[in-house]
Amino acid sequence: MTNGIDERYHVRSVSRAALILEHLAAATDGLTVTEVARIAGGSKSSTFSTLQTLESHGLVSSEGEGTQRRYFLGLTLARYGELAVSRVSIRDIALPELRALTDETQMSSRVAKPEQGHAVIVGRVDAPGSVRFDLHMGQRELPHCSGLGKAVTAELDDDAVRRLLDSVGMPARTRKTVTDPERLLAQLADVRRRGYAVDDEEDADGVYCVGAVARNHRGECAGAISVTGLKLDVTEERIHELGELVRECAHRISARLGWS
Amino acid sequence: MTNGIDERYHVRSVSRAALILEHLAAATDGLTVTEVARIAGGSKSSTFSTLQTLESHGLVSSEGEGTQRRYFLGLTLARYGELAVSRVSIRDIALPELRALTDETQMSSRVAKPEQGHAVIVGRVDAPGSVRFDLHMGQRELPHCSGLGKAVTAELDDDAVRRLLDSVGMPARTRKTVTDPERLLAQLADVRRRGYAVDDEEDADGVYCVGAVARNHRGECAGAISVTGLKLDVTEERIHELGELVRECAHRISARLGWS
DNA sequence: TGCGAATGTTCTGTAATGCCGAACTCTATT
DNA sequence: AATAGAGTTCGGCATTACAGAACATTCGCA
Repeated sequence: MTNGIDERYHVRSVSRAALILEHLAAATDGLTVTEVARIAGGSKSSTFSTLQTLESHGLVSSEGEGTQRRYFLGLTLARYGELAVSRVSIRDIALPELRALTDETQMSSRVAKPEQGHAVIVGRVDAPGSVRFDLHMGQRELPHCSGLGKAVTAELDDDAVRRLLDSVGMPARTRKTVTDPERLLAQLADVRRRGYAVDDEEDADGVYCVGAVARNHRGECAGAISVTGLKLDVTEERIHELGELVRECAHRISARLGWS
Repeated sequence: MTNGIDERYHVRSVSRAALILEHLAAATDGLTVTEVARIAGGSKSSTFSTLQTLESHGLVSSEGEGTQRRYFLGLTLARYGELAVSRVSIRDIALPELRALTDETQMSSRVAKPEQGHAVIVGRVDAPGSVRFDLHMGQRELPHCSGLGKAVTAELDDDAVRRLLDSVGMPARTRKTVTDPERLLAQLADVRRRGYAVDDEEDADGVYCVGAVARNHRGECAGAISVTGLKLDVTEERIHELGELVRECAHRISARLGWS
């Protein structure tokens, strides 16, 4: 979990608590105190104290008394999550446009907001009857192998991209994932020229994705949108067509955000 | 924020971090470091460290560099919130039933889960065109003045109710709010007999609400549902009718949860 | 029914660290 | 240009979060 934030001014207990939340998020069936202590590191007793503290604030909840008590993410997080998402203005503006885009393309669409270099999903429209791609609210898209990620990353200059890739790495998600920084930089130059980014089975096998950025009144990147579908459904000539559709949709969103 | 959790095993830094999140949730337009320090208590420097830590985990986000930098709830909370809500099984079972209930009554309906004595909202169906009541996901309903809260509280025995009221208080939200513990206990006895709870403008002026609990396969309270509408729309004879509707709907949900 | 293993909970000393206050840098405004 | 106020950095001391062990409970198995 290394990102651009200075390590000097971290408060350890809080960082540990955040890690515990992250592990609880990964565990669908909850965790016991001992499991949390083992997975997140730290002693049983301090883990216990941290969990108690988090629970008293509703950030975690527990079920079962006595032995075998299991901890889960608490429902206060639902409230915070709603508030966090509702604050993102691009979401409300993008969703109607995305519904139209999904109607036209029959592909699932997403809107993301840049946060610390990553694209974080803040809204989605699923194509009816389509395969469910596991793209969830709040999910962080990788900068080097997703339509949303590439679109956002293309906003940075080459040096900033190199630094970003350095800190987050370029894990190979499929055989087609670009793992060479220089080759990705060349792709990003294309993205800037064309106005849209392509993920051709680079994040998941058989999945195709096109993304483009939307801009606010100051011309800054306010977020990105994308459509995702099966590679099977995307013919050769459809690729360019899709790119144009997504770019134009992003343009409409930009216009509504005050960009000319 | 005093609840049943032992104060001895709290880790202070984590508690402070949780408080900061709570204050950020209350501030719609974000807060600066100095504002957070002032409101949440503590020095500027330690508040700064805590915010940095939370930001590095995506639990808060900040906008604006240099002076006047503002902090908000981070989007990681959106992901956690979705996960926390999706784990609540009563939600998925209740939502279809609530849609039917809202269709029939033309009132907004809610489903909540009990957590530490409070009813926490985990799902909602808004009546089309109705006034928007500010009942949000993750919101904690008060035990003494809301349909959901009363329904859940009626599950406890009188002593437990007294202890709960003692720790959370009975704030008067309207002129009709019940602030006398003994009178509330009498009401709760009615709730147990009738099978539904009524909030007659006790939480907000002009707002009427009826709630009932649903039970799991062991007969325990798995959650509660409610319908909410304007007092104006609820005629005298409709009251009993509504109660029956809500109770029957809760029964259907209980049946689907394995209760006989 | 009773034993044992594993779990959650409590306790205590100590090393670490989180907290404060003060100094510093930077920006915006007068 | 000066000042006021913001965010950021630094150093030292008191606090406290941590680990480990002891205790209390529960559950499974014979």
